[in-house]
Amino acid sequence: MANQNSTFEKDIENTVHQVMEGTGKSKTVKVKIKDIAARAGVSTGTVDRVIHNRGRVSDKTRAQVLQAMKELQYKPDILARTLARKDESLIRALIPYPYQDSYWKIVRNGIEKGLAEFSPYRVYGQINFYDMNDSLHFEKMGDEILHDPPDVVLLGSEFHRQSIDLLKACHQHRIPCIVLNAEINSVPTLSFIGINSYAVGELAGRIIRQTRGCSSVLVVHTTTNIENTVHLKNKELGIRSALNQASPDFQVHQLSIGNEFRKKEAIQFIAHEVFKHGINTLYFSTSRAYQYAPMLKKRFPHLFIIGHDVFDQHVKLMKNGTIEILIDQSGYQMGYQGIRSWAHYYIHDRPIPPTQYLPLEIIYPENLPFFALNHP
Amino acid sequence: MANQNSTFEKDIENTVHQVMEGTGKSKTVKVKIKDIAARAGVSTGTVDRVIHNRGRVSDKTRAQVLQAMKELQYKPDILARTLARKDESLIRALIPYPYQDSYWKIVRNGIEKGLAEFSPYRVYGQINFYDMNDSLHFEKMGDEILHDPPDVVLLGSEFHRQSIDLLKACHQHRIPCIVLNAEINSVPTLSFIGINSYAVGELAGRIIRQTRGCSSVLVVHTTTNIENTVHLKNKELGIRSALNQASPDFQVHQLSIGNEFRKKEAIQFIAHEVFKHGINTLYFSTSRAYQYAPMLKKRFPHLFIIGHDVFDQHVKLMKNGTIEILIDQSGYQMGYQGIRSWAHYYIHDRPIPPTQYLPLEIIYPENLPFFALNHP
DNA sequence: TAATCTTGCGTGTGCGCACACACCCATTAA
DNA sequence: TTAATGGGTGTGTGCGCACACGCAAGATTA
Repeated sequence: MANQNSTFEKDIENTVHQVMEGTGKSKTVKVKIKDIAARAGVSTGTVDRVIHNRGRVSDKTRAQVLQAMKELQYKPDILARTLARKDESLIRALIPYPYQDSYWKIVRNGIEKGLAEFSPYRVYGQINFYDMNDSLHFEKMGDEILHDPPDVVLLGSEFHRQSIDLLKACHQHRIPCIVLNAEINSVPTLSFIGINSYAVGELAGRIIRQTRGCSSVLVVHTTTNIENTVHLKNKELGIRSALNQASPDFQVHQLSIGNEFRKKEAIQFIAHEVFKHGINTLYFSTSRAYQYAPMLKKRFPHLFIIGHDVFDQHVKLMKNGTIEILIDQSGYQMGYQGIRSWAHYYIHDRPIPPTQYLPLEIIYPENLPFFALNHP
Repeated sequence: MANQNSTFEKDIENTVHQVMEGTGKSKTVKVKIKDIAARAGVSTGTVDRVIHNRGRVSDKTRAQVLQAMKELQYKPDILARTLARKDESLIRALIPYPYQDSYWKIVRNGIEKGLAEFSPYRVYGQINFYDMNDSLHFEKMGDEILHDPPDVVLLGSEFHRQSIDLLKACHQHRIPCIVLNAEINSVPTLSFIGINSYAVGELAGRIIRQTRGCSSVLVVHTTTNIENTVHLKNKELGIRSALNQASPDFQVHQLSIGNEFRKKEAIQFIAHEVFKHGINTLYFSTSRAYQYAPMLKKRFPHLFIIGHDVFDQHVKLMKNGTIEILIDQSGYQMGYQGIRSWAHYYIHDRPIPPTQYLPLEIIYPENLPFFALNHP
C-alpha cells in the first residue's frame, strides 16, 4: 500500500498528518473587528485606525490591538470590506490595436476578462490602443496617459526604446507600471508579465532538434526594426543557441519582414531565402505565421512550419496540416494576469512579484481542441 | 497598417467598433433592488420574493418587477448578497490518498486552493481519502458520504465499477456528483472534469512518431486490474491508434504492473519486456514513471521515456535526462476546477458544463521551469 | 357572524466593515 | 483665566442585500 521508496518516508508521514487534520471541515469561526475591539479594550473605531494606519493611536493602544489581532488570528472579510469602502482603483492599459495582431486580440480578451471579474471589487479599467507600426502614435498615447494618470499602467510593450521612455516618465510621475510582453530591465517597474523569450527560442530549437534530425532553419521576424524589438531578437538567440551548439548539422538563417512590404513581396523574400539556403524548417517569431504559411507550404510542401499562439486562423492551419507545431505564449493569461495582479494588490494587499513568466504551451493537432477551450 | 487579407475585413470593422466602445471606462452605474422596487411600484421585499422565487407574489406584480429588472438591467451585487445570505454550501470530495500517488497530491492541492478561494463565499468543503489499492475501502468511504450527505460530491474516480455504483447511489439519494479523472458515461452526473484519455494516447503516439522514426513502444500501466481502470486502457487504445495506423514501423506492447509486485520485481518485468521486444520507447500511462525510470534508464540508456505529470520527482528526472518528455494532465486544475464549478453555481447560478476537458501540456526541459510555477 | 386561514405585500434588522463625525482631555498660548 | 490647539478615542451611518416578521385584506369554515 505505502510507497516503498524510503526517500519519501518523511513525505508520507507529513501527508498522513495533513490528512487527519484535513478531515475536519475547512470552515473556521469568524473573528470580527468587534471581537478584537473587545479583547483589546477599545472601540471598533480604534481597531479600524490600527488596521488602516489612519488617524492617531497611542503606541500602547496600537500594541494592544495588534496583539489582539494576532491572538485571534484576525482575517478581514474581503466582501464586507469591499462593500463598505468608498475609494476605487483605476487601471489604464496601453496595448497595440487588436486588429493589427491576433495575439493582441487575445491579450485584450484576457484584460477584459480580468476587468469583468474584478469590477465588483471596485477595480475599473480603460484600454487604450496604439498603432504597432507607428512609434509616434505610441508616444502620443503614452502622453495621453500621463496627462490623465490612473492608479496603475498596464503597458503592452513592442517598441523597446519608446517603452523605456514611457516607463521612465511614469516612474518620475510616480505611476506604477506593469509591463506586458517584452521584458524591460533598465527601468524599475512594478512587474513584468510574459514569456521568457530566450527560452521560447530554446524550446523551438529543442523541438526542431528532436523532430527534424539535421535541418536548415529560417527564423522569420515580421517587424520593421528588429533591433528595437528585443524580445524577437532574443527568440532568435535562443534558437541559435539550441541548434548551433548541438551539432553542425543545423543551420540557422534569419529574415526580417518590415511593414513596408506587401504580403506578396514578403512571401517572395521568404521563398527566395528558402530556395537559397535549402531551408526545410520555418520558424515565425511573431504570431503572424498564418499570413505566410499557406502560400509557402503550397510552394514548398516539405517545409516544417512552427508558429506562435492559438487563434482561429492558426487552428485552421494546424488542422489542415499547413502548420506542424504551435507554441502558445499564453497571451490571454498575460492580459488576465496583469489585471489580476493589480486587483489582488488592491483588494488583499497581496504583493506583486517583479517577474511573472508564463507557461509555454506546445500544441499539436491532438491537444489543440482541449487547449482552445481555455480562452473564450 | 491594416491586415490586407480581405477575409478578415469584417473582423477588423468589428474590432475597431469595440475599440471605440471600449474607450469608455468599464464601470457602470449600480442598479439596486431599491431602484427596481421604485420602478415597479412595490417594496424591496416583493422584489426579493420575485428574485428568489420565495413567498407569494401575484402574477401581475411579478410581471411588473421582472419588467423593471429587465429595463434597468439589474445585476445583483454578489458581495452584498453573499454577505447577507445565511445558508452555505458543503462539498465533500473523495479522492485517493495523496501519498499513494503524487498525481493525487497535486489534485488535492487544487481542491484546497479552490476551497480557500471560495470560503469567503460560504462554500465549504471536506476532503476524504480512499486507498487506491483497496476497492473495499473505497466502498466504505462512499457509504460514509452517503450517510452524511453534502450538497455535492466530488469524486476522484479510479475503480471504474465501484465508482459507477457510488454514483448510482448518489443519484438515488439526489446528491449531485462531479466526477474527476476518469470519465463515466453510464450514470448521469453533474459534470466530468479531466482529460480525454484517448486523446492523451494519441498525443503520446504523435510525439513518438515525430521524434522517434520507427520504434518499438512499451506501454506500462501501474495498476492491478487494467480492465477496471478504463481511462488507462483508453490511453493505450489512443497510442495504438496513432502508431499502428501510421506505419508498420511501429510496434506497441503492453504491460500491467499490479500492486502485488515489489518495485524490484516490477523493474525486472519491464526489463524483460524491453529485452524481449527490442523496446526503445517507454510510455507510462500513470504518474509513476519516477518509480521505475531511473533504474531502467541506467540499464538501457537508449530508452526514450515518456511520463505523466509535473511534480518534484519528475522535475528532477527530467532535468537529469532520465525522462525525455512529460505530458501533464492538469491535475491541479482538475481539483481547482471541481470546486470552482460548484462554487460558481452556488454563488452566481452559473450552469456547470457536463464535460470539462482539461488541456494536455507537453513538457520539455526548456518549458519546464515556467510550467512548474503554476501550482504551488 | 365570528373565527380562522390564505394570499399578498411592506418593514425592520443585520451581515462585517469603512469612514465621517463628535467628543474629551491635556497642553500651550493669549 | 480663557481660548485655541492637537493628540487620542468612541459612536453612528450606510454599503446592497437576504431573510424574518408583521399586517391587512379577502376567502373559507364553523
